[in-house]
Amino acid sequence: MRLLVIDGNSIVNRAYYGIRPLTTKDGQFTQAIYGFLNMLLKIKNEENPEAVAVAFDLKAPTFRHKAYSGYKANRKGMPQELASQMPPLKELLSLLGYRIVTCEGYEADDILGTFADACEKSGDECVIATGDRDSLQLVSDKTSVHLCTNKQDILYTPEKITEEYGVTPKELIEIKAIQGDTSDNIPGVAGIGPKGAGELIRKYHSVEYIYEHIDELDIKDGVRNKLKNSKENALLSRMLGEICKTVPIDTDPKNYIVKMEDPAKCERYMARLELFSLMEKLGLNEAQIPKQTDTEAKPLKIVREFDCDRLFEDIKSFGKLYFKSEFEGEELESFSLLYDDSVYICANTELYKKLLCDAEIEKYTRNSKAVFAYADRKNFEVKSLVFDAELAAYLLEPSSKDYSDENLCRSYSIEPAYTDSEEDKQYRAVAVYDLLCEKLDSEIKTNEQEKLLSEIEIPLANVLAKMENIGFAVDRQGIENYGKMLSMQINALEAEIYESAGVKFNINSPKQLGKVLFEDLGLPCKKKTKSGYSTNAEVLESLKHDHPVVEMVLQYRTLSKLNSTYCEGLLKVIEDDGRIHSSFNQTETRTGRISSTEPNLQNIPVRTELGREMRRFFCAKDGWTLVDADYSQIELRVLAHISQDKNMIEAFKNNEDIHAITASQVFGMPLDMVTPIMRSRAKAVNFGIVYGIGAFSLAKDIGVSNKEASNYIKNYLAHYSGVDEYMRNIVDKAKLDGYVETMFGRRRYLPELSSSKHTLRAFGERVARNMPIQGTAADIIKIAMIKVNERIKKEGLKARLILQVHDELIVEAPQDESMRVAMLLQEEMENAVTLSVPLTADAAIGKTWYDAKG
DNA sequence: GGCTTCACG
DNA sequence: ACGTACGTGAAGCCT
Repeated sequence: MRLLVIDGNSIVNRAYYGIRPLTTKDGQFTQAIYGFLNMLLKIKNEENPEAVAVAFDLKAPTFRHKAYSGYKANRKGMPQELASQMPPLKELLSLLGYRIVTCEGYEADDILGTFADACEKSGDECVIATGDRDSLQLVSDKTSVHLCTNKQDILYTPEKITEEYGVTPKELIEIKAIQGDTSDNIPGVAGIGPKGAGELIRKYHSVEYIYEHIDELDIKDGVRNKLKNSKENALLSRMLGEICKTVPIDTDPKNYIVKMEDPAKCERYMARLELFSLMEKLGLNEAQIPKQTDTEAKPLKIVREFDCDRLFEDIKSFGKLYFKSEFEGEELESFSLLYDDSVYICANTELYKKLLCDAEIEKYTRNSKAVFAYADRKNFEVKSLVFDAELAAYLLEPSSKDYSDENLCRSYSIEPAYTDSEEDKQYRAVAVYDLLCEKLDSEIKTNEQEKLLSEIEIPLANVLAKMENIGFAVDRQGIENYGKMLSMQINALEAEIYESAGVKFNINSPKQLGKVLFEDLGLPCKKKTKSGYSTNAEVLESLKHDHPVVEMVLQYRTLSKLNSTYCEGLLKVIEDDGRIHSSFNQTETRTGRISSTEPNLQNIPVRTELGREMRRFFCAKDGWTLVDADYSQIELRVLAHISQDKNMIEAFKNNEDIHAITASQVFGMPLDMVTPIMRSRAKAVNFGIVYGIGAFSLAKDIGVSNKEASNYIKNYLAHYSGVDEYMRNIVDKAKLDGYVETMFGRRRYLPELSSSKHTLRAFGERVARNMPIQGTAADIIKIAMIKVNERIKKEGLKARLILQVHDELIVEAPQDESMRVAMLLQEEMENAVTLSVPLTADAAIGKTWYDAKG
C-alpha cells in the first residue's frame, strides 16, 4: 500500500506562518487549521496515497527519549494563537476520518521514522510530508519525503538527495552531526559548518570512520584540531541526530485508510469554524448531506402565477412580508417574496408598490437602499421597512467582506431551501428569510443594537438612496478646461524631467523612477519598499536640494494625480443629467463610517490651492446654492465626552481654541505665549491621541526628536489624565470583551488583541482606542443626516442633502431657501445628540463647493 | 491581483 | 528585537 505520513507539527507551523490571521466571528483563530487542511488536500492530490497517518508531538516542547537535558530546551513553545488552534484541528482531522498518531515521550519525527522503517520491512510505500529537512535522512527506495517549502513542494527520492547533497540519505545524519543544528540544540563540531561537514562526509562517509582514522586523514591540520576538540560533542550529535524508529505505535497502513464516519457532524464542526471554502472543496456543503442544524432543509416551492389581490390580502392579514428585489438599471425587474412556505415570484410593480406603501405590513428585506431609491424615483414612500438582513449582518460583523445571502445562511447555520433546478437557486435563500431574519434579529437584540439598526442604519439607507438619486451637479466644461491646462503643464514638465535626468523613462513607474534617481543619478536612498526604492512624496521632499529633477517629479506627480484621478476620472462618470451620482456604501467600513465609490466624492482635493480649485466645478444648479456645514473637532469632542476628562470638557465648554489650550498645557506656559508652531504641534498631538499615538510617528509627523515627542505625549496625558485613563481602560476592556463599541452600540471585534505577534497586537490596541471615537463621530453625523432630511421634509423645503464627507454635510437648496437651510443644518448637526460638551457646526453658502466651504 | 502612491476625513 | 497613527478609494504599473 501507499501510506502518506504527515508531520503534523511541522505542517501546522508552515500553515500558521504562511497565511495572514483568520478568525471566526467570535474570535477563534483558524488560519492554521485552514492552511493545514489546504496543504493536506494539495499533498494528497499530488501523492495519491491509499492511507494517511497524521503524526503530532504530544506536547511542545517535549524531550527526546535519549536523555540529554539540553536537547530542544531552547525550542520556543508555540504562540498561544497557534496553540489554541491545535485542539480544534485535531478534532476536525478525526471527524474527517484521519487517524492521529502520538506517543508519550516521542516526537513526531520519531513517529515518521517508525512508519518509514515499518514500510521498509513490509514492502509498503511511504511518503512523508513535512516542512522540515530533518526527515530527509529517512529517504530510501520505499520512503520518499514530500518537502513543503515557502516556494514550492519538492519530492525527495534517494536520487534527488544525491543530486542535491552528493551523499546518501543516511549520510545526512553524519553531516548534521558535524555541522550541528542550533534549532535542535545539536552542538556539532565547533568551527565547521555545512560546507566543511559536507566535504568530510562525501570523502569519509561517517563520523565513526573519521574519528577512528583521525590522524591518517588527508585534511588540513586546522580542521583536524577542530574535530579533535569537539570529539565528544560530535559523537553525541551523531546519536541525537538519528531519528528513532522504534516508537510503539500501530504501523499497519491498512488501519490508516481515511474514512469519514459522520459527514453531517463534520460539516457542522466546519461551519462552526467558518471554513466554508474548505467545505466546498471537500464537497460537504451540498444539500446532499442531511443537515441537522437549527433548521431543516425545506423543499423550495415556487409560485409564479397567482392572484395578486388575493395574495396582498393574505399578506396584509399576516402582517409581515419577507421579500427581495431585483433591479435592472432604474427599473424593477422582479421581486420574490416568502409567504406560507412558498416563494412567489413576480414582476407586477403595482403589487410591489402596494406592499411597500402599506404601513400595516412589516417588511423584512435586504439592500434596502436600493428599495428606497426605487421608491424615491417612482415617487412613493416605503412604510414599515423594519429589517434589512444585510445591515443587520454588518452591525453584527462589521469586518466581514461578504454579506451575500449564501454567506449569511452559512454563518447563521440556516440551511437554504432545497432545489434541484439551476434557475431556482437564487430563490433558495428567500425561502428561509423568515428564519434568517429572525436569527439576525435575535442577535441584534442580544447585542442591544436594535435602535442602531432601526433608528440609524435603516433610515440612513433612505437618506443615502436619495443622495445617490439626486447627485452632484458639475461644470463639465470647467473640468475639461482645467484638465487641458494640466495636460499642457504635464507635457512641459515631462520634457524638462527627461532633460534634467538625462534619460527618458516612465515617470509614473515607481520602479523606473527609483532606478533613475537612486542608480543613474546616485541620490541617497532613504527608504525601501517591498519591491524596491521608496519614491513617495516624503522621500522626494527630503531630496529636493540634491537634484533639480526631484522638485519637478514632485510637481509632475501632483499634476498627473489631479489630471487622471480627478479630471479624467470625474469626466467619465458625469451622467446625462449633467450630474455625478456617487454610490454610498453603508456596509464597508469597520468603524461605521460610510464610503463613497464610482466616484469617491469624499476625497476631492482641498489641502492645496491648486487642488482646491477642483471644487469650483462642483456647483449648484441654476437658481440654487450649496449650503455646506462641518463639525468643528467632532472627534476630540467625542473623546472629551467618552473619557469624561475634566480639563478637556472645560476647554470645550468655554469654547476655547482646543489646540492652543493643549499647547499651553503641553508646553507649560500661559495661553497668550503660545506660538503658531506650538499650536500646530499640539494639534498633531491631538490627532495622534485619537489615532492611538506612538512617539516615533509623532516625531516624524512634526519633525522633532523622538525624545521630545514622547515628552509631549507624557505632558499631554498628565494634563488630560481622564484621557490617559480612558486609553488604558479601553484596551483592557477590549481584551476582556473581545470588542469595542461606540456610544450607540456599534461594535468592532478585535481578535488582533490576543495575537502573539507584537505588531498585530499593537495594531489591535490602537484600533481599540480609535474606533469608539471615530465610530461615535460617524454615528452622530448619521443621526444628523436623518434629522436634516426629516426637518427639510417637515418644513416643506425643496432643498436636499447631496453629500456627506465624514464631518461635513452638503445641501443643495433653492437660492431663497439657503439662509433657512444653513440655520437648519447647523441646528440639526449641533443637536443631533447631547454630549457633555457642546457640538458646534459652521455653515456657509456658495454657488460652488469651493465657495461654500468656509 | 498585488503593490505603490496619493487624495480625503 | 521589532516597527511604528485611525479610516477609506482610485489610478497606474507590473507580474
